[in-house]
Amino acid sequence: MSYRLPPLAALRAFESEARHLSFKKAAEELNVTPAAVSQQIKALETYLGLSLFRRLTRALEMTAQGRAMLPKIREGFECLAVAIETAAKTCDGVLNINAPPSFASRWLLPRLPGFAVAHPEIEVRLSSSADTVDRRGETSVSEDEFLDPRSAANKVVIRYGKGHYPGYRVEQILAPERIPVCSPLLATPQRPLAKPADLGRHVLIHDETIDAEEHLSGWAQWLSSAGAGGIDAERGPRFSNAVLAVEAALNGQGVALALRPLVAADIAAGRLIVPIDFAVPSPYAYYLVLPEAMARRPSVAAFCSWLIDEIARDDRQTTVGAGVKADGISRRRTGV
Amino acid sequence: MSYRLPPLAALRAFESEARHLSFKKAAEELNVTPAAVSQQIKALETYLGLSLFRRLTRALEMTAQGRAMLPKIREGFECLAVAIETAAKTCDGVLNINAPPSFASRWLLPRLPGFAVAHPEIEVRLSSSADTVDRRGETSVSEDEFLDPRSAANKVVIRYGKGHYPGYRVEQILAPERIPVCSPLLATPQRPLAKPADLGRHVLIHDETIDAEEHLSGWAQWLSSAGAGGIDAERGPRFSNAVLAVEAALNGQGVALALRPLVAADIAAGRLIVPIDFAVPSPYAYYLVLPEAMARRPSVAAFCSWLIDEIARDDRQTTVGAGVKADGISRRRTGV
DNA sequence: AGTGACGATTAAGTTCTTCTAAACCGTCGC
DNA sequence: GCGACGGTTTAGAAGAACTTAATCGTCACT
Repeated sequence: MSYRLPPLAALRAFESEARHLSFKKAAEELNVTPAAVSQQIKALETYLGLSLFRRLTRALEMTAQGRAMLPKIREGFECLAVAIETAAKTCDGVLNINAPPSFASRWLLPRLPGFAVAHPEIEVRLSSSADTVDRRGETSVSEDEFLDPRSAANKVVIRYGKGHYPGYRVEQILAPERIPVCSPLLATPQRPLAKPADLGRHVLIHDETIDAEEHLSGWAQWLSSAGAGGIDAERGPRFSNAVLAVEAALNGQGVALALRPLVAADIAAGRLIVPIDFAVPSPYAYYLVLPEAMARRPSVAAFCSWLIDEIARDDRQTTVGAGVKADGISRRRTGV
Repeated sequence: MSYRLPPLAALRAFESEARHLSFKKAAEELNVTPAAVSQQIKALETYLGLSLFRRLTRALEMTAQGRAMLPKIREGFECLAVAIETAAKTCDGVLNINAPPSFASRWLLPRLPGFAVAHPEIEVRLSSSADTVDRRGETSVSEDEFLDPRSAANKVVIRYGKGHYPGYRVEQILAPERIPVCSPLLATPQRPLAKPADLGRHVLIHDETIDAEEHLSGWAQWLSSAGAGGIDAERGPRFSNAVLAVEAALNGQGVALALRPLVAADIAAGRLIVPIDFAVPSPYAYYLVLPEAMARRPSVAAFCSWLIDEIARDDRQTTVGAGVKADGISRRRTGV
């Protein structure tokens, strides 16, 4: 049947070009350079043995042949798009979300009711899988059984890593900083906690999720950035999970290094404080990962835009935090 | 509109696979390895976020989603194929053929009436352009103004070269040998012409078309292959065109080195003889070159199959020639 | 059961297509 | 005339696709 198809990429270029009657605009739409479009069109003309555009000085003009084939090409692409839509549509209704436990419980879960109110028609199923950075921080998400195509459903995953998930649509949603947090009761006149050096006399709580993936442990990094060189960064209790580390801090068991967005609510509520306002950026970030074709499903699109809005709202509130960070840097200087 | 299309190559693989329900057979149809198909399908499944085939042990089974999208995909490809057809159809009726002068006049022209009889509805226009080997024997045919897409017409060109014409459909039609030919009156008892060494006392006619493109001139090559080392290969008249060289030979002006198919008729008619039956293969061949989309136009297809049939008929007649060639090799041994 | 055949998959390496960058060309407007 | 603009061309770089070869899992045959 279709064992002899035209060069499809070139047809796509042709269609775009025909709409704009401009190589430059078509190139923009296709996210390539005009040179690339020019070559595609030329290849198509060679394939057909006839010219599709008459190159005038300022504008382009389609030839009769070009005009003749355009409608069927549009129809063809339309069919293909519909086909994709058809397949994806079979699994609408519920929305499966998978996220690392820390993000799920400390960030997403508290906000989900808001989404449910905005979209009562969508049934959300939230799951969380191991709270690890993707292996080496850059591998694909393909061994991720949650995204396994065999389970046909609308699905979205949130991952903490370097954002390299080939074949999927990837959107960075948070580039978190790490800040020290502890119970407001931890610091006492006897054991103050105001400058990095003070940490030497406090318990450091470790989150092994972060530590495992880097040459330098989280506290070692923070301490060296903060200029507190003399402190043993490795002592203290270790937890295999960020949630546990934060909870230990809430309990007054020491000072934990936490991703700011995951503890923002606790800080606002006064359950946690930031004893030393110095932040180090995390080498990883949170990414929203989903199959390309899912991006246009209504429930998925709704969730994605809701999520992005929520993040934006957070950012607006944390704009204060930017000032805090600058402050932190000056403290660092005095602290050294 | 179509700014977000699925991976089209993968869709094509899917369509083929769905028809055969086998990676192996689909791979054969697409002229790739099963591994390639497997990867394409997997990419499509990742894109969609759902699986298209259930991999059973011996057979494949389509999933509901796969079955759902198949008809529209077929329809889409069908549309695209029709679009191509539509454009190509605008220039039906006449058939433009372009060939090197030597091939056009000595091989094609005498046979064209046969084609006209078989296809009276097709109006043929034959032209010939410079009788040169394509630059360096391997460049593209794109600077060939005859194939320029700007002239919208059914067109086919025949070229003598190495068969490298990217973007076009290429079919080798003749891989000619070069043989010495001369007038039957040339050899006399005083100046015999039976073994390679005898050529030392005869005029060598040169065709510069061939010579220009090779490190060794045609006669130099032939003489060294035939084992006649002591003869000056460069003396004698030179012609810029194979037709002129052959005509000089017909006139009894000397011995020319000619492509066998171009002089076969003259030999059969006794106007030329092959004094020494030793042939060397030409490093180039005749190729039929045409735009991919033209291959399915009725008039073009008719001409191509007629041409191929004619060649095949020649070959059958020249099967005698193969024996002659073996004979030539034995003569070579005696000749040295 | 064990073994071999077969088809599908995976990983790694290579090839080849496709894109970009940078120069060029021709036309228009100033 | 000169610069701006859009399209084309070229070589080279980046990336995608394919191939090879090894592996897996199931079936058929002994």
